[in-house]
Amino acid sequence: MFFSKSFGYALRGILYIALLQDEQRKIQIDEIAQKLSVPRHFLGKIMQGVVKAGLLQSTKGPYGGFSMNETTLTTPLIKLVEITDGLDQFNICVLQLRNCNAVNPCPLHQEMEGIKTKLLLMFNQTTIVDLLNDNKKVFIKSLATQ
Amino acid sequence: MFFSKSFGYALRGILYIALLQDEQRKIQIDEIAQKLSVPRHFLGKIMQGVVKAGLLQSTKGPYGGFSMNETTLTTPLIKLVEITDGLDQFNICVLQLRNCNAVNPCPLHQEMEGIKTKLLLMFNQTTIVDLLNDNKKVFIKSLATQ
DNA sequence: TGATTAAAAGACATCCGCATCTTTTATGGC
DNA sequence: GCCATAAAAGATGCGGATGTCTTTTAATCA
Ligand code: FES
Ligand code: FES
Repeated sequence: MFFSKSFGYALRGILYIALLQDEQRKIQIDEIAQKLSVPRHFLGKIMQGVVKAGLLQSTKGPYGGFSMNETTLTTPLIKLVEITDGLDQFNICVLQLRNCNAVNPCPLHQEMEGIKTKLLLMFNQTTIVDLLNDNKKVFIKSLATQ
Repeated sequence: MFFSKSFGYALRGILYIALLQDEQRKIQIDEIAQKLSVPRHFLGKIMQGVVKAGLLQSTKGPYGGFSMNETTLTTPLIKLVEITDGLDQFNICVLQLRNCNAVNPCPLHQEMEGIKTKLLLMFNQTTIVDLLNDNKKVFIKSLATQ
């Protein structure tokens, strides 16, 4: 609901990496894809975009893989939406009128705006670290599509 | 945002027909598509589905076209979503996990559920007639994509 | 019945999200 | 420098949403 598979896969990938980061090793795309039960090459593409946007670090070659950087944990979810889906979607009228704004609102504009605002507020305030909890083993397992 | 073009076009089509219904004539797809600035044949397909679902009436031949029936005005918007987009989307986990429910909730489940509930409540309670107002001329004009 | 009109139905075309596979580039160890 | 490893990058395929065009079916009127 609301967002693409790319967004869901990317978030789970980041969470998986964050949960294992204390092991002081790079996490490889093969491992992530397998543990999350997500298509490997497709996840590769997605993580590539996340790295390019600066949310994660990656290195090629032996012992290479993905790892967090100083910004990863404090990144708000809306930033990830921007990377995977873009933010244009938040300005589309539910009636598909050209302009969605309060000046020429469609009959549903105000109600939709209320819901949109609530969603945006939550995605602006919630960061990666907010989604992590102590029960890591269970949580990692639960990240798999299963 | 949230819904397909089909949903937006269908809703505008229905609203246009409803606004002109007092003229006691059938409204043709050509006129609707032109007034809404929406692709004619594509709108035809969409309206076909709306008729098949029983939300509107249509007749072929001279003086034929689309018209309301006794259920049109009191139809809740969620019914139209069901016709154009389906309701499956409301059961998809934002992390793309297989099952979205309170038993095995993902870290975002509860927050998403709150927003989803608000949206569903609004779409269940709002009917076509709720979207019509007195300023018809302005409103009809505003239905065009423009 | 025959002509006209307008929706229904179906055949295509296009684009994008999703996915797979292959080739290239960068890194580390020897 | 050479080899092995792993991400980056590119080519290709599939399916569904979107959009166009043509053919068929049904209704009205003369
Ligand atoms: S104008 Fe339609 S949702 Fe904003
Ligand atoms: S379990 Fe993820 S949104 Fe419900």
